[in-house]
Amino acid sequence: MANAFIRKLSGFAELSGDDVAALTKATAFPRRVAKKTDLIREGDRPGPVFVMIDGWAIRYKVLPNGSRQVTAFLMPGDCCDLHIGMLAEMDHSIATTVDARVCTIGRADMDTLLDNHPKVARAMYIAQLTDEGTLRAWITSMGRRSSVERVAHLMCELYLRARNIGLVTSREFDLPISQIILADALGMTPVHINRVLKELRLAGAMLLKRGSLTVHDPEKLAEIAGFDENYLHRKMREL
Amino acid sequence: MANAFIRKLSGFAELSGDDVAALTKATAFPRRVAKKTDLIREGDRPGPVFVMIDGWAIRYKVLPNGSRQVTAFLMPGDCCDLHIGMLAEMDHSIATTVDARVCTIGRADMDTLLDNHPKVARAMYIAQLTDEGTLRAWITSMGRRSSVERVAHLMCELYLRARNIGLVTSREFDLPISQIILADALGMTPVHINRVLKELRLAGAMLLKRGSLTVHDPEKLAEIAGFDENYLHRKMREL
DNA sequence: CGCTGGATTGACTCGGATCAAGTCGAGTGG
DNA sequence: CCACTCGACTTGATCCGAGTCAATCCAGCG
Repeated sequence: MANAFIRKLSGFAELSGDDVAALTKATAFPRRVAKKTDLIREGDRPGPVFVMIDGWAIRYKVLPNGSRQVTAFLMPGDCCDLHIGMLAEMDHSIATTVDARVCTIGRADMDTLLDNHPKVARAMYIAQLTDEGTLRAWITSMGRRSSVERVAHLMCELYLRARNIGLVTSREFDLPISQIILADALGMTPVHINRVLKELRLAGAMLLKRGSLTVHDPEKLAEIAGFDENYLHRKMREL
Repeated sequence: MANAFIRKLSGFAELSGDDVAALTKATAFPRRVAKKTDLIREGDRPGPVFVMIDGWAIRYKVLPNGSRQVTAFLMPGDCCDLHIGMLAEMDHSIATTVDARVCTIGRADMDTLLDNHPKVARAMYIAQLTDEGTLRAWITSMGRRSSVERVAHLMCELYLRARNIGLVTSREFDLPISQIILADALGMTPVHINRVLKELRLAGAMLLKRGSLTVHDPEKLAEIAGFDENYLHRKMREL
């Protein structure tokens, strides 16, 4: 069975057996990383591209006053920016939230991969545009949605992304994200996140318990969120 | 005198005379666009890449309930995503805020440019990573900064970006952005934006009047904002 | 078995939204 | 050249969603 990275890219372009073989080779030797470990820190000089094979991570920034803002969730299959190596230094940090397995792909290998496998390159570029669309959707949530809508919107997104790579079984999937992280992601306090989760639970929409999310009523959740999945770019462009 | 696009890219990589000539050729024939005109709309199928030569534009999304969120300001020299053409449809709209001049670069021309001018390609990729860093800084502002800090932070960013392409004269530059747009950008109401601008004015930090911004005291403004310019990636990577 | 980090709930406060009433200024047409 | 208009800006009064503070509970784990 292909790993999450390959499953994800397959959703963005039709990969040949050869493409899949090259990707399998590039991600053959993941390393283990303990939970709450920084994969890279703000100010570091970027190294190779890395890919989450297993487990979750967050991108985050820390402000002078010590507060933290999470700007993205990386689930299995997600990777950092393709051209990260061109930067002099990182403008944010990335840390695992659980024990994880991560692959690194060196600059040279990545170039070879992109040059020899146009379908793979295409899929990766679409993945990157999707990440950018996700950032814009995030800003939209922060600026113009109420706290309930905001939480519901994020949960909708994570649910769909997890489903797209086959992580959801009977409306449930692993979501190793504490309420504290959620608060730092949505610009709220842990206390208020807790109340909102209770509200969504009582509405019969979803249930987040330690380490996993169950979406009892996807339609209701999407309606509460005002969710439009267009920014996830699952629709293919006919060439 | 080189146009804003070339001035901006020169800040990200050392372009040769040949590189500049190719860019000049590619952006030789801008077209005029009236103010408040959509350059592209959410749901549209993307066309060629386009570049702002003169004038300002905003990226924005509109929610089901009619409210609007601005997710980026495009100033002269800025462009849309390089790989926009791979998407089946746009996930946001882009509109001018003033009369502007805009260039389009067709897919084939763009490919030629990127293949034959690695320095240009490098500069464009760094520009794109900077745009992404800007989105993350934006999220951080929305989530974890007070309204005064938020406004100050945005003004700092715009001031620096404008200065980097030579638009600032004696701490002043054209900023054709209404308080309403500002409100939609920062997730606030126009009323509150107005009060915050007054506060920053009385603090002697800056003055925003119809169409232009004067930063009387850049240090003070940066201090209020808790501004760190690292995400604008002006520092070059020694190869 | 106690320690620690996360989850939960209640009481109180406050930043920014909302509502409402102007004012100002750039066009536009008579 | 002046009156009219419309969009943007300004200011005050009031309200409410979410933050803050403070206990308490709970589960996993060394």
